[in-house]
Order: sequence, then C-alpha cells, then structure tokens
Amino acid sequence: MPDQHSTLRAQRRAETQRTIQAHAVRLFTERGYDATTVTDVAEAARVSPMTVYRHFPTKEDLVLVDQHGRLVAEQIAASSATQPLVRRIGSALIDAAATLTRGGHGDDLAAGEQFLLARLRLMILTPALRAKHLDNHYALQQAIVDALGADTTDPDTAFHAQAAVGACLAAMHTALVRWAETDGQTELPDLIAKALTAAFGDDVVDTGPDA
Amino acid sequence: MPDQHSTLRAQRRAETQRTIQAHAVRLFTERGYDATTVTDVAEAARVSPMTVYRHFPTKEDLVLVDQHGRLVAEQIAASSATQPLVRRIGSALIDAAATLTRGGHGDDLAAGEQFLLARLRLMILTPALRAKHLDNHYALQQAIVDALGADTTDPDTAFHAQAAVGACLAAMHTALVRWAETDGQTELPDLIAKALTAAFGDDVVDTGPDA
DNA sequence: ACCGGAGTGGTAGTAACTACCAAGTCGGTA
DNA sequence: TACCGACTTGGTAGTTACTACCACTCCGGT
Repeated sequence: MPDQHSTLRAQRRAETQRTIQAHAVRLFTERGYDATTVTDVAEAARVSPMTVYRHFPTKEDLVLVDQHGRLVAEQIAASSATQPLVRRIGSALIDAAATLTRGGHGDDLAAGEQFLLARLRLMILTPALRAKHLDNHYALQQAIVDALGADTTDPDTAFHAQAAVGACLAAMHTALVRWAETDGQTELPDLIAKALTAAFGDDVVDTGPDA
Repeated sequence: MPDQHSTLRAQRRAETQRTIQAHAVRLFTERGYDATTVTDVAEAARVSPMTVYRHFPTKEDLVLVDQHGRLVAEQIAASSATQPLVRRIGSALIDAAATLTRGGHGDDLAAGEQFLLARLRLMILTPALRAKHLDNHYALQQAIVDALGADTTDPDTAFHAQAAVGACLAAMHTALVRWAETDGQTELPDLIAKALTAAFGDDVVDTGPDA
C-alpha cells in the first residue's frame, strides 16, 4: 500500500504534478505543442526531464490526464436500468458535465474551467493529442459498457451496448468541441443535451433541471 | 500536374508502395507493431528506410492508408437530401461497406478482404494505430458533414450535422470491431445496419437490398 | 541515531522521424 | 543518338520522445 503512507509525500507529489502540467499547458498554448519539447516543460517547472516522465508517462498525458471517465462510469452504475440505453447514458453524460463545470458561469469562469478549456483546445487542435484523446474516449466506452451492468457474455447484448455508448460519446464529443469553440460561453450540459437530441431525436433527453 | 505524366512511373510507384505495405502488415501481425521497426519493414521490402518514409509519411500510415472515406463522401453527396440525416448517413455507410467487401463471401474471402481484416485487427489491437484510426474517423466526419451539403455558415445546422454524423460513425466503428472479431464471417453491411438500429432504433435503417 | 522507501537526477541508448545532398533512371526533345 | 529535366531512391547527420540502469537525497517510523 504505497498510498495513505504519508500525506506530506502525497501532497508534494500532487503539487509538483500540478506544477508540471500547468507549465506544460501554458507552454503548449503559447508556442504550440510540437514546438515545445519535454525538456522545455521540465525547465519551466524547474525539474529534470526525468521527473516529467515519472509523473506523466508520455508527453501527450501532460494535457490529457483527467478523471472525467471515472465520474461518468459512476453516474452510469448509479442510474436506473429500466430506462432505454441511450437515455440512460445521455443523462449520465449530462450530469457528469454539470458536476465538472459546476462553479461560476457567464463571464467569470472558474480558474479550473479555464484550465479545462485550454486543455480541450489543445486536444482539438493538435493532431497527436486529438488522436489519443479519441482513443481515451474509446477506453471510456468500454468502461461505460461495463458499468451498464449488461450481460457481456451475450455477444448481441454487448454489441448493442457498444453501439449505443459509442454513438452517445460521439455526440458528447461534438458538444465538447463546440463548447471549446465558444470559449465555454454556453453551458456544457445544455450543449450535450442539444447534441444528443440532434443525433437521437427529441425523446431521448430527459428534461431534468430545466423544465 | 505531376500525375498522368507517365503510366510506367506511376505503376512502379504503386507497386513498391503495395510491396512495402504488404510486408509491413505481415511483419506487424507476426511480430507485433511496436516490436517491428521501420528498418525491419524496409529490409523485408528490399528498399531503404528512406524510401519507406517517402511513400508513407509515418509508420502508422503503413497500416492506415485507405480510401474508404472518399467512397463514403461520394455516397453521401449522391444521396437524397429529403431523408432525415441519420437515415441518409446510415445508408451511405452501409452501401460503402457493401462496395468495399464485395467479392467472395462465406468461407472463401477474397485476398483483399483478408488484407483489410488484417489491417483492421492491427488498428483495433495496437493503441497507437487505434488512436490515429479514430482521428481519421474524425476527419471523415468533417468530410461527410461537408458532403451533406448543409448550410455550414449556420452554427446550429452545422452542430446538428456534426452530432448526427459522429454518432453514426461511432456505430459503424462498433460494427467494424465486431466484424474483425468474427474474422469477417458476418456480412459487414448487415453488422453496420444492426449497429445503427441498436443506437438509433428500428426506423432508421432502410430495408433496401434485403426485404 | 538509523534504515527503508519514495522522489529525483544523470548517463547512455533506441527508434521515429527530418533536413540536406548525391546518384541513377525514365520521358521527351534537339 | 545525345541530352536535359523530373522523378525516384539512397546516404548522413541531426532532433526528439522515451527507456533502462544506477546513484543521491530526504521524509517517516523504529
């Protein structure tokens, strides 16, 4: 059990990790991802290149790390299994987005949200990051299918779930892109709901908080 | 106009290109993608590593090159704009798949189809290839949206199209994965239709050739 | 005071690429 | 037939992401 061993160690570790990532995203945004070397990031964060690789397995992970997936999977597992698949997944995605962007809205976005936007812009504009980000979505798809609790031994049921989840995630991704394009002005949950409606029709999105 | 200049030159070029790719896919399948260097591929194809890079910009492109996208975009542009979006896209995807896999079915698959399967397996199992493949799908999404001929100046219309196309492509991808898993035993167009139905419901897939 | 383990740094090496330049080869022309 | 331009290929050297392997330092508990 290497965790919980010491709060001070964990704090320092998380601290340097945040520092490195913050400098990385800043440099990538300023100079461009490809034009910035890992050594540049290390120097900006006042650590050695080695340390960067200790905290982030690849250069791409300097931008891509997040636990959005875990959040969604939890929402899914906690949702009622009686609703149709797409509706169930859609609700979970919207709720997770609401949790993620909860905070100041309008003109005064929280610092965390600004950081999220900066990362998202990098993911969308940089080919290497975009590719790996989409692959992360693919991994998230598998996680959601598992969280659905469907009978994965039956190939047909699994196939059905895979298709539904993949389509929902694609719609969400469209919403994410648009959110980044509009600099987070529109509320992300609403955008996701709109994207789901565009893809699946009016009857899919439940009118939860706003109706 | 550097093409059409000489058929002999073009033939030789296409020939070496095919040779390199064939050896690459073979070696990747035998030894694994990461365990095979570009130099290995070059030696197997009896060319220099330089030549490999001349024909394929990146190592990943040794597996990923195809013109499936062009095919789909043509199908889309030729489809009637009166039908609902998802139905229109779905039909195009199914038709394109039918064109792509046309040939011997059942136990005797055409050599080209075996090659396609081998490439698909690599794309699904190798993280680096999977990521870039998904990014190609993202590019295809943009191409399809353009081919739809919708009013891209209106952000809402464009957003609607993006979401619908993305969801359809995700469903198709699920079908592709399943097709590869079952070694191409099931007919690809049928699988895609099934995936679309799973995601969008019964009323989306038109009963064209089989009903 | 002391030891184990976590975090960090250095060195050297692999492999994917990218200029930059040199050589051979094919296509049409004087 | 001799020749020139364009295409294709090969070689060299360099950059960069990433990976062992080993050594040092500092925190946390005995």
